[in-house]
Amino acid sequence: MENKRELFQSMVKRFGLLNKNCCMVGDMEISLVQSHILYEIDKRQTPSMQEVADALATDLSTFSRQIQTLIKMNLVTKSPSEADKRIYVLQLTTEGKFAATVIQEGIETHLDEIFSHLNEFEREIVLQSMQLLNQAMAKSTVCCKPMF
Amino acid sequence: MENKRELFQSMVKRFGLLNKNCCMVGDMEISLVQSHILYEIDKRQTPSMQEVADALATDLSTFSRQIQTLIKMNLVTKSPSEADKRIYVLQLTTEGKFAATVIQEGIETHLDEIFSHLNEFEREIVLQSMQLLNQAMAKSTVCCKPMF
DNA sequence: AATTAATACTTGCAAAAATCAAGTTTTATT
DNA sequence: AATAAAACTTGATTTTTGCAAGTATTAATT
Repeated sequence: MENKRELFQSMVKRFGLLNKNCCMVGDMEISLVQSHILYEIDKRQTPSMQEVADALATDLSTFSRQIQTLIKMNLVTKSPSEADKRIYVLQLTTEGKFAATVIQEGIETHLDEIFSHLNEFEREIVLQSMQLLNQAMAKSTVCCKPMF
Repeated sequence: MENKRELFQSMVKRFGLLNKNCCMVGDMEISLVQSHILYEIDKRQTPSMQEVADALATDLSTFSRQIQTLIKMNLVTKSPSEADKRIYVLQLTTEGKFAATVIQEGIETHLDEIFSHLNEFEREIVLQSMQLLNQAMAKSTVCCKPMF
């Protein structure tokens, strides 16, 4: 098999489907993008809007509105930065942190299930390979300029 | 590193970015979804609408309109099936086939560039790993029901 | 110190995409 | 024959997205 694109595409599609309907937390419906935003905020310590928008490669205007709805949902807070008044700093609420955790656990469970179809050796090698691949992508000139 | 989700997510995001602005063929702007449709039609022999819509996990009504614009762009033809008159059969026009090829080559070039940051051994192992992973996903119960 | 330029963000508008419900035509089932 | 199901289309609505323009604040330039 020499068709890399095919490999990538079906993997990406499958991961997307896995993510798709993952995001019911209690009685709250959380969309795919929203789950990504929660994830990125959780990963960082009080990031700015820009920071997260960049990480997600989303237009800031789009992101601004997405944050607005997350605030309405009581999952995120946005407070003006002390140091620089242009900047707003994002944080998860308790509810938001909870949601992020539930989603994270759900996805990890799914991924574990997938990896359970591999033996110990394969599992190891696949994980290492993905890291290698990510590093290679990070080095690439054609790939992913707007990423950290 | 034990965070599989992180690995997947950044890989998926990067591949998405790579795909994103890949799709100028001559003076024709081809969107990401459109390139996926061309790809799926190209891969199959005269598929039905359903077949491709399923492969892309898209709603048939959305897909119907997408095909309409591809027909207007002269990239795809849609002809009624002989066997079953409910079914329409899709095919790439010469222009569509050309576009699909150009896009495919562009993406393969990008992927090759990425893989060039790995040595021969790593390259081999990464490709094999991706195949393993795809197979594991295909076996999974949680992943990807609508995929063949 | 004053202007100019740049950064961080919001809002309006318009285009693209997705979803839901209803309708048509043809084939399968009972 | 009658009913149900499948494959598709269209209409109406909503969601998502991106661009352009605007505001407020900070940094750079002269």
